[in-house]
Amino acid sequence: MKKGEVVSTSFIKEQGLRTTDQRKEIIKYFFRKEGHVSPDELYIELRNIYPKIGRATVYRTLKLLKEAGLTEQVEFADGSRKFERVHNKPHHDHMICLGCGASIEFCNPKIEELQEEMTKKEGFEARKHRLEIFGYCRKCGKKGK
Amino acid sequence: MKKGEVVSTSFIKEQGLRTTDQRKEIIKYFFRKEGHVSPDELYIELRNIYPKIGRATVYRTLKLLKEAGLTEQVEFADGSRKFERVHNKPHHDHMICLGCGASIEFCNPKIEELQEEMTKKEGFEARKHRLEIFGYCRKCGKKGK
DNA sequence: CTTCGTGCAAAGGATTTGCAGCATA
DNA sequence: TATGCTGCAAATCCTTTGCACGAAG
Repeated sequence: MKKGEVVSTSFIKEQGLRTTDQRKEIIKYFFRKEGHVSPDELYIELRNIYPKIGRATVYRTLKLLKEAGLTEQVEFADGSRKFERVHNKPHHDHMICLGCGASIEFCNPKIEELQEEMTKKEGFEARKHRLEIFGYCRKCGKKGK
Repeated sequence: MKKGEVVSTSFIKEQGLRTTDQRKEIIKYFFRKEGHVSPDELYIELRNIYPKIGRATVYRTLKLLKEAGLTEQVEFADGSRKFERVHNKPHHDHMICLGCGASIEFCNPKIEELQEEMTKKEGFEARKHRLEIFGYCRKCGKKGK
């Protein structure tokens, strides 16, 4: 792997796991994607580069990433589950376009604050949260309906 | 069905569908539940009353409810999907306890407002949203970890 | 060399579908 | 009576597992 392309393969070694070509490629392709990726999408795409790669390996590697806290699983309106890169931002929420599937990230500290207020009132100890707004993005909104 | 127990079976007729015993019972049991229900949980429970009821019928009826906008599908931390009654409240969000699975509903108009602000700024036309806070409720927080 | 990771295929779990018989309108 | 709905079982879809071989440390 060239310098500057250093994606998060380091966690593999850190956990005493083996650095294989498959893992490197899966991780590379996963992080190259902007939005949400389904295991199968990733598998199909990787098969072009590694025709012999197995679906199971993709699943297994994504599981590793999840356990390492580098990805999250997100459910969609249609019931499908995809993976999404975990950013270093303290929190990031989503607007998801029902037209083109684009996902716009945003972060609003005031909303975070209000959430904290709500949980305190309930005696609820928050660990993480997820806010998704579904609708139509600028582009799709124009055509929309 | 007795008066006062009138749950939302009316939508069946309204859609030109047939009012069957199974549908009535499934809907009755579904709305009797407070929190989230998985299709299978509902099926198991109903089997006590209607030993001959089929899993498929439960799935089919829940699908009808979903199409009618009376339920929503929610994904959980463990990846399981459950159904949840749609209330008349304009919006309601959730705190979900990772300990006991309890889900506490809340509604904060200020958060709604801020969301609207965010979407406007993006030129995003919001249709619906979902906010889930995961953590530990009052009870579980004490024992927690 | 000694494991661990892979690909394959088979197994699993959840949900859907095809079909013949039965119930509702 | 004419469809629509049901229960069953088979089919699907997505994901995980068991196993023997090949690769990393």
